[in-house]
Amino acid sequence: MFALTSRRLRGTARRVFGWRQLRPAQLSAMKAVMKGRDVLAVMPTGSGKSAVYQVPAALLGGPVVVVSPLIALQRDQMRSLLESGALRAAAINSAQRRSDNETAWDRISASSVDVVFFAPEQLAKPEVTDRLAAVRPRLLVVDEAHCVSSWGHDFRPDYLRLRHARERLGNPPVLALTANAAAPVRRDIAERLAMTDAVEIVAGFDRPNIHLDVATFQDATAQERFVLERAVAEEKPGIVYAGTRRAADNYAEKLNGLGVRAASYHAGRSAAERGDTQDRFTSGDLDVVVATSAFGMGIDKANVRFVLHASVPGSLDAYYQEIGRAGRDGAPAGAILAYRQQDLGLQRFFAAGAPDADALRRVAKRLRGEKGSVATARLRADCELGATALSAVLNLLEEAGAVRSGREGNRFVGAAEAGDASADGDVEAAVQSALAVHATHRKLEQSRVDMMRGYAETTGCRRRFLLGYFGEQVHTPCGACDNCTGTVAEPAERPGREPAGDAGRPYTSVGRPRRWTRSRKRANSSTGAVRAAETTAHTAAEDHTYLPGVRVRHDQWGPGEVMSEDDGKITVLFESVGYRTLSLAVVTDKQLLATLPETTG
DNA sequence: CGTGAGGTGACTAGTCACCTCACGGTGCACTAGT
Repeated sequence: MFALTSRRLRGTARRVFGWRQLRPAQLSAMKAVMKGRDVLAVMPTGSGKSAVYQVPAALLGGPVVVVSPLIALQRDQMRSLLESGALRAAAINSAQRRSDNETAWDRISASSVDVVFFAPEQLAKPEVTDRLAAVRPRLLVVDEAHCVSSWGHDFRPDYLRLRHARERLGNPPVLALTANAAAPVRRDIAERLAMTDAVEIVAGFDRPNIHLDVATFQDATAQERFVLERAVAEEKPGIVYAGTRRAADNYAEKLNGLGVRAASYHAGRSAAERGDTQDRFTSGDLDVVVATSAFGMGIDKANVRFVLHASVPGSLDAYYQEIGRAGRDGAPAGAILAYRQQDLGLQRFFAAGAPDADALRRVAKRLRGEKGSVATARLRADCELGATALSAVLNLLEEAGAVRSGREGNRFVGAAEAGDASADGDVEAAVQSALAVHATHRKLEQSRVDMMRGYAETTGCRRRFLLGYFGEQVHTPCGACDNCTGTVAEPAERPGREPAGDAGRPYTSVGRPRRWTRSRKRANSSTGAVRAAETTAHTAAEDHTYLPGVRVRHDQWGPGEVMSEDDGKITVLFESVGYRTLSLAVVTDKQLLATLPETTG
């Protein structure tokens, strides 16, 4: 039966799309999709993520709903589907004329569309999901699924409400796709989308052709000079990432003065300017784009030779995402970070936002005063909140267990533990729990900044640090970072031990156990990761007590999970406080961590 | 949290030291006005 599915998928890929073969990770993901399973696929860019839903879309006999974060991205995908003629696609969004949206709806209702694109904000509207539910979508695809975790908590809260949309669509299976998601991000995605018993497919994270470099500065002027010099000297084309719009404009101007064809790209530029810059970069008209984090998603340019960070980003997730835009052609490329400790301040500031306590209180009060449910539109009007602000508030109240959202609307359920059972007491208890939930998110965000700092300041192999963060263990130095190649004072080398049968690879990695899925075996068997844990001696964790994946408990910080081991230190992701790096010697000596039995499901 | 713009006072005619304050990243959808 499996063989039959594989043959069908391969046949469709060849016949409909003209793809002569499918990669193992693609095929396993597609097979799981065809079986109606929830699937979380983490696959590098350029490995054909879109194919994972496109091939099934040709076979499922009903529309596939694709959630995509940017309208521009949706357009690109529509265009390429249109050009190939393989699938019938449509999109509904605010950038189209109303009449175009209606035409698209007509086609959807007439079952003459295979793939429909939406932003999460569209799916937050009941009128949209009701209309869509009538045609019984077969699959809900969440593209760039890391956005669920990175944007959903504050910036685009409707990402966290997609599971309600899923429910209203009749609970179709979910396929979450991303190029890059560390353990807490994967967990967040699975939880937020209410994925059950998900098949997780994680292809390897490493991009061995990208050389990792960090240059450290005390002085802002020296840092700027370095950025300009490197941007001039490096082989083109390249991307420079700046921390602010102003810095991006400033660098672009100075690079132009130095004879580099450069332009800046950020959200302060008009849509026309941004489109123009992107086109010129893609076509080779520009050597360098100097950008904020706005630039990159949907940029499919294979020959980017360097990604230079003029200022440190806020997390290794973001950093990895951004440097991943270099060297997609497989040829050597550079990831250079111009690091100054003070720059972390900006990222700490970004990670420090506080929720609107007053809005929380208004919404909690309104819901507490109602016996049944209150529709979201009604709530918006009564509490005088915009759609985004209300989504953010509802997310927090829901996560705090005080509010439940469903088909009929939103209902107050919480504050069961409130000592004071009065309405005011209930509302206040709900607000306080919601604020506590938010504080936990903040701590995680801040600890992600700390991990970024750890990368910038490590004296060990940077690739080991980076991949360890994503749950891949690297046992030998990579030989392709500044610390390994000795361009920095002390290359912290220690003898690596090559595991048997893997001499061809510069390192080995192990898929980390994932406790929120029971399909671990299947998932791991299809990863690019190499199983080597049993055969490879661990230099620091000789007793194997604190290997990555082990569940632990700290007296003060509560439960957590070991993420990585490096140089006599372990990094643990605690549920309440985020990442913490601890000295293994101290942990052992003071018995700081109790190990817990692993939980599944 | 860190930075830069702009103001103030000191002490002498324009420069310096110091202080306060505002600002800083991602996009969707929707509305009002040309």
